Amino acid sequence: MLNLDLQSRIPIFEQIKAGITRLIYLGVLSGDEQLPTVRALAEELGVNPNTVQKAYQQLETAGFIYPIVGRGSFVRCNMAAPHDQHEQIQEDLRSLVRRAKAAGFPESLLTMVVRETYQERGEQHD
Amino acid sequence: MLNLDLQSRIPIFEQIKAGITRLIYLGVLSGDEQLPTVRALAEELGVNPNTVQKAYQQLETAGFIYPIVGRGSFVRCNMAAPHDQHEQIQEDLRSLVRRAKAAGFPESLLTMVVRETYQERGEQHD
DNA sequence: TAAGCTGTATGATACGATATAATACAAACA
DNA sequence: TGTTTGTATTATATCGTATCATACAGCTTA
Repeated sequence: MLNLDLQSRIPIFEQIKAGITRLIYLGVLSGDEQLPTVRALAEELGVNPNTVQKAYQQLETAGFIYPIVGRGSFVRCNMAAPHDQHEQIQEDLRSLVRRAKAAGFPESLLTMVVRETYQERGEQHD
Repeated sequence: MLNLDLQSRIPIFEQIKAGITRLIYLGVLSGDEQLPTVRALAEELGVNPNTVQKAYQQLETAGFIYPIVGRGSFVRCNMAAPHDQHEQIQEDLRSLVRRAKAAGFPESLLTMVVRETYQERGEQHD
């Protein structure tokens, strides 16, 4: 379902968060669709259940999913609609990153610009 | 010279690296121009000299600067030329990030796409 | 009702990265 | 000669991440 990079400096729970978010945005996960169980996903990914739970908890806080004790976790309806805009943005971003890389831009600088720009006017989302 | 976010999850030495890199790309630092001393920058930023040295060392490995013992650290000539392309890319990226943010894209997803795309064909730079 | 699943919570532990502190040394320079 | 430079080393502290083990309450189903 998701593919992790265990060697990456980016925390596993962050990768899970981003992965789930992406699946939602791409429409792979629809509204009210059930996500893998905390334990199930943990086993599938080969990580600790607590790690998955941390990701799920933050996804809930961010409003992407909602949990039902004894049932499972589900995708929030209003988040599920896969806007065309989103795919377009992802494609634009990929294209831009490739251009930047070709121009010799270091990845760290790209990340820095993304972070700075995103946080220009206070925080939002995760 | 640089402004750090000590609360950020991004390591200080990474922020220094990205900051110096940016100054080089923007043309603020020209070829063969001397950088602040390891100790001087450390004091200015209020961090440990070892932290600055770690950043400088990685910048040297990446080919952005070169050191001379007893003299100081300097900007590599071939890196100094501030291509118009670079400013354009930065501006494009900023614009795209603002668009993504407005569309509700979480920052972590943007970062993920940047990372994935950048590393598509093996590594380069830092 | 009983069993098994769910999310949730907690405490202990381990590990690595980061950052600091305190030195030390060789090279360059005034 | 004395100061400044980059560089290196060792020790220490801290924090985030992740694991392991365990437990509890709510839901579902047999």
